[in-house]
Amino acid sequence: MSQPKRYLNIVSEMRDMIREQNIRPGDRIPSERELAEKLAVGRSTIREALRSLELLGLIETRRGEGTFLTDPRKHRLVELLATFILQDNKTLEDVWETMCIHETAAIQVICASDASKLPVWESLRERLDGHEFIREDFVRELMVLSGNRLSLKIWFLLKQYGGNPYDGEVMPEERPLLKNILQAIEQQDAETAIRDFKAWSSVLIKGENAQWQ
Amino acid sequence: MSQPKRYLNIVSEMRDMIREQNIRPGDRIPSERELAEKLAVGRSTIREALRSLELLGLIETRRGEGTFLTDPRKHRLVELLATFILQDNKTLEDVWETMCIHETAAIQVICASDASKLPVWESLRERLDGHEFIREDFVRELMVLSGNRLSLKIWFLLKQYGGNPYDGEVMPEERPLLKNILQAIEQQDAETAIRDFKAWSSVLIKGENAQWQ
DNA sequence: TTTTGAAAGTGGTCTGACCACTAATCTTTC
DNA sequence: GAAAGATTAGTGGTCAGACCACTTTCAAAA
Repeated sequence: MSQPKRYLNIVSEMRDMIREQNIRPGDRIPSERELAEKLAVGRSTIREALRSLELLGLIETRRGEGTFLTDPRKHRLVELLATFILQDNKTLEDVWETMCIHETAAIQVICASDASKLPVWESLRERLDGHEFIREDFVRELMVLSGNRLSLKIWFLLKQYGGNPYDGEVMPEERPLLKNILQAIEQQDAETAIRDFKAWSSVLIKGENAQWQ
Repeated sequence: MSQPKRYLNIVSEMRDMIREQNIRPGDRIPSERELAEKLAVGRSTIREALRSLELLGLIETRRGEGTFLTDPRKHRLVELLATFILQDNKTLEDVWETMCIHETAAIQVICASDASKLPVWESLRERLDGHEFIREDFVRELMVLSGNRLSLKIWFLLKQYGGNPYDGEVMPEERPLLKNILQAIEQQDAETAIRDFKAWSSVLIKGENAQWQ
């Protein structure tokens, strides 16, 4: 390509502009006509760049109002990545195993960090005893507290695709196991926490929890 | 939105057209002017749809020649989202940490399986002594041998996004560490293998390997 | 036969013009 | 003065036409 595509430059320049001017999600970005003048290109070129970003879910356009930056949590990352990562007939085992990889890594990180001393564990214990405590909340809390947002995103994606093994409420029979996990985390005993966690999740994954449901 | 976006319809209609006419990767699709006439819309509308598909890597346009369907395996969604989502340093750390999560999990699985007895380790050791052995080959071999294709795929994508920490050749100084890892794997000593692996990779990630390069 | 170059066709870009819609402003009315 | 309505400016959505840069094709010239 002797001359690089103009609209690709626009995409990069807009990314820089968003960063420099500290435009936050939900904020309005300059109008197409303004951008065209500022970047010294035709409006149609601006539009080609914008439509690409819109299809990616990075921006949102509203006729009569303007163009807005999308909340990063609403990006189509999940759906689009899914079409790439999970395009082949992936066995569910791989999905679950990969989820487990991220979950145990999260526990490992938490046990090795100050997060193990947070009061959140005590409150989790209390919520556990209450009714209507969803299994997924427990695991998600672990993923969030590990502090790795990317890992969390991947975990969400896998959960969405692979069918959520943590669907449903925590049954009374599960509580002792979960409390053991919490205790081990507070004691920064990663080995025990992971062992108990795997024991709990493997029952859920193998569907041996019919008795609980 | 009272009226749905036109260019989104174009995207769907083109997908249908591609399927109906059995257009395969590498084939040429009708010109912009033809599409505009056939779908009864302006050429600029066609272009907005095409640019979206091009940015996703679904089609490839060559000035003077035409527009062509691309190999599905060459999609570039990943790099794009990366430039928007993974801009700050924190996320870059997350990428490396997440890569490490998958790598150590791979070692763990290998040590616990029959893969630890494969002759591939001996051949790896030999290639290690030869010249021009790329670091990435070593890690990729681990990922492949773990047998989790999904984890492997995620690892590939992360490597692509976050800048490859395993770029470059293995330096003579690194060989003892790598051989230790191999030996530990063959002895199914996951703990030692992971510890040595983390020692090796952390040096690479922190850029403390300037001495080696 | 080989070479050349003109022509046709393609994507790349710009301009200007409408349309549909929204939100702010102004005007009218009570 | 306040509320309701009408106006207006600004926005994205779309179209038509015009060039440009480039590639391929093919007929004319050597």
